[in-house]
Amino acid sequence: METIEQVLESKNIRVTAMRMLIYKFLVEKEVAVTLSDIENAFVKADRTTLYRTIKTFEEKVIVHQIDDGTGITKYALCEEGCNCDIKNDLHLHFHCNNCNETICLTEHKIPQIKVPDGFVSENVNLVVKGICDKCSG
Amino acid sequence: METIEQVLESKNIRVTAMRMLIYKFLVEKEVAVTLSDIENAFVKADRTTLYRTIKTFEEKVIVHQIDDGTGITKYALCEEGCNCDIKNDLHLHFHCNNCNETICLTEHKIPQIKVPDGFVSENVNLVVKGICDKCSG
DNA sequence: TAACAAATGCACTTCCATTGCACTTACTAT
DNA sequence: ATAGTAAGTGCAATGGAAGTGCATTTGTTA
Repeated sequence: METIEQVLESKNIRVTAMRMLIYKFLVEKEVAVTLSDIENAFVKADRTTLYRTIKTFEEKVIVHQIDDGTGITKYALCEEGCNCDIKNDLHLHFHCNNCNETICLTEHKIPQIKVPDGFVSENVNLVVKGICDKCSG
Repeated sequence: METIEQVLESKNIRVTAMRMLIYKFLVEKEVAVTLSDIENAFVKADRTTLYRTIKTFEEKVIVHQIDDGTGITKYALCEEGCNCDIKNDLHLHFHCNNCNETICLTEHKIPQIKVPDGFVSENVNLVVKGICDKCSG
């Protein structure tokens, strides 16, 4: 089991207290979070720091951005060996219309989508909306 | 060939000069447009009017909203007999990373997506990103 | 044509995303 | 160890898009 420090270092991210806390927060959360979620969890920290931290994590492919159609971008941890930036290796996301939470369905790969001649598909964003397991139970 | 008036009337939308112009604009554009696009095309009209007009069109299922991941909602005309509000009848959208335009691929239906047990799929947002036919040529 | 309903225009407000700059903290090379 | 540099953090402010309240105008109907 890697420590948080090791995770950050292996991705060439400088280790700071703030970054470790935010990483820990993301690990504990099982759903995608908004910047506001992080803000509420760390009221003592500045919004900008949180914003830039998440941007750094994004660049270094520790988290990926999710656009679930709520208009607010969310973030979630990448899986081990996640290739968020490589086409056709993206998983889909599920957005619950009831609890408003968004989760990664990492085991569900996106099917190949055919596009017309002349179009080149580079990547695919797929969000399924409905009722999640917790809300439908 | 229906006139614009007839189209609007058939959808129970009051015919006004502004609405006819905006409808005409949407017909002529072959890609999804943002509110700003409409704004730039009708500088003399007020933003609110354009905003509410498009909202009216949306309610009456003349246009549908597209979330292509740019963060700005776009709008495009619905096809004849479009069932934008009915699940599983949605077409997919293609967003060009080069020219930044988004088009409807109406003939391409979204494949059935399997979700885990306990999850209920209500609808699906699928955006393919890449290079469009104009830009790849 | 009077009366009512809907459409339009103006002025705000809110919310999220983003940036500039000053200050502080952490790494690096002597 | 320590000075110097690069990166991280905090504060303040900006910008863009979305949305709302209210007064005015336009259109429909009795």
